[in-house]
Amino acid sequence: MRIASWNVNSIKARLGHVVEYCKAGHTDVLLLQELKMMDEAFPHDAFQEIGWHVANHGQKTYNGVAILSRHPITNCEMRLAGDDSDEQARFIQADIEGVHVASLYLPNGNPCPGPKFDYKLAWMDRLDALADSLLASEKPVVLGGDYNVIPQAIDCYDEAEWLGDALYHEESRSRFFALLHKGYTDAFRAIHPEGAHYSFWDYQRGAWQKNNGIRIDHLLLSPEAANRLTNAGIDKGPRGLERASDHTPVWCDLALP
DNA sequence: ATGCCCCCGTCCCGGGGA
Repeated sequence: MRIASWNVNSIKARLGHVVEYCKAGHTDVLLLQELKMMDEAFPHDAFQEIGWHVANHGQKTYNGVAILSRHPITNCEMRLAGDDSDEQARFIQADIEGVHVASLYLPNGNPCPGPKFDYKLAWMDRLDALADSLLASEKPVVLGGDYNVIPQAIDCYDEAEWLGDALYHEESRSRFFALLHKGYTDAFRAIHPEGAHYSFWDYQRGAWQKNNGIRIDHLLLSPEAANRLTNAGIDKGPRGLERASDHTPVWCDLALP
């Protein structure tokens, strides 16, 4: 089973790309972020027509996450526990074919320091607590999404550009690595130890043409999922399309149990 | 230099993204 994650930067602007991606057979499950659309407006018909299942959690203008799947989606839950006052649609989780999958859109956190950075770190602490409880479940778990974290210097084109930025801040990276240290596997890094592979290229300054990118979209696997990991990659194709998202899909393959 | 590009809303600017 292939599971991919893609920050589409508006599902309205990217609907054609996303439907084509599903139809083309590139993946079995597609985790989406930055829908920028209220649930009532979600284009369910477009996915029903191609036989895909959808679970979505959106809000007006900002954020918004979804799980698309060619297999049925069960036990769906929105919201990340730990802060009942958090109204931002950044998290959805469900079970698909015995695998627990989550689509998450971690806060950007800039400017840092500041309240947005504090929110990012608090959000990561809430994710850490969820990661603990999911580990205890001993189920295969895939926590996928836009983490807005550059894990290492090899995950960006030019480290100097990111020093002091919330995406590369020690407080952000240490929380990301805490997830790895407790037993989660960065699927892409496990298959590709070398650097200079990116999942985001800024619209500005010809970043895509110059390959001035960063790797901030990740699929973290629990041990039960990592045991089934056979391959992982970044699909750069969609970034080169007309009216592309600034992110491109990252994916991993899990063998049948 | 907080801009350069892109998306949203009720909309020809400002906020947010990363």
